[in-house]
Amino acid sequence: MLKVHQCEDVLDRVLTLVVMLNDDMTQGLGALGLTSSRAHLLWELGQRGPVPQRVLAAALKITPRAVTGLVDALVASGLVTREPHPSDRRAALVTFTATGQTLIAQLERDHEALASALFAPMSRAELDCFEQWLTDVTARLRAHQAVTAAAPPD
Amino acid sequence: MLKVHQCEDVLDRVLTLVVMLNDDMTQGLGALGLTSSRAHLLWELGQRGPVPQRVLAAALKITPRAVTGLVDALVASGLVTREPHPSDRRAALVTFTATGQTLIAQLERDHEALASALFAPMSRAELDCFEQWLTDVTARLRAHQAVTAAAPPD
DNA sequence: TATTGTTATACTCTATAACTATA
DNA sequence: TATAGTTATAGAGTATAACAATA
Repeated sequence: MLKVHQCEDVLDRVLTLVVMLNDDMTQGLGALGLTSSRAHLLWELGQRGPVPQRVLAAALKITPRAVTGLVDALVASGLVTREPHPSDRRAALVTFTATGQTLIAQLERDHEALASALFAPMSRAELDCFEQWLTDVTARLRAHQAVTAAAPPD
Repeated sequence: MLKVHQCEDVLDRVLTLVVMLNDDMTQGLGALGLTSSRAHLLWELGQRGPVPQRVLAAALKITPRAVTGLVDALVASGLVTREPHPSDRRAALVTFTATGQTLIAQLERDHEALASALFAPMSRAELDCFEQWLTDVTARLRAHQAVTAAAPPD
């Protein structure tokens, strides 16, 4: 059992890394003329192909109204279009333009490059150790959330 | 050397954990009636004691104007006050109220509780392994940032 | 009646620029 | 002249609520 201050040190180091990672990714997206939210939408679209906006709302965990705003901005940038849904005239299929295709391919290359830069040098032993840590911490975080949700704070 | 897809899997698992961690913290703050930005300001204030707003702007890496807005909101909530600076009549010292003191103490307890829940069960060996991983990845991220900043994307 | 996406409105966070009061 | 903090203005992201068109 680690002491509380040791645990807090670890948490703070993790949060520092999270901030660095976020800054790095945000800066990379900014160089491509994208905000985080718009890039996230494009990413989900890249995973799914043309989909109606409600699918993106669910994937991004935002309201349909917020999706409208993001898609409007991406249409204005020429990255996606709203195409008619073949069987549901209420819905629009958000679809990449050629420019959008090029950009999502770049995003995927950047994602690979970042992942490789960070993790390719890991040894098999390090990977095993880290994956164990990740599994343990994820499980503990889930348990912690269950506890705090059940016991309302004072 | 790990393969690219293995690296991407690790990155995605890390990012999933980051999202979970962020959701947990955001939810905890919401239960206390705080947004992330306001809580971050209170946290920095708790580390420093009464300080002028420019110190908070530097700590939070936001503009002085943005600090004005956050402090306005915290004053309206009765958590801080603007007190006159003893030697510089241009500046205001942002200072906790009694309510604010109580709240920052709660934030500190929550921080400890989260840190302990996540990391207290780690063994000495796991801690050593994880700290090595953290050091390595942080260094690689710094190197990666230096490279991408030097070579502008196509 | 339920669903898809919109218009209308509002709040939070952030930024730049111009300005006041003070140093 | 420089600094601390403000007003003014703007943009991005998000939310709820009311509504249109369609299912």
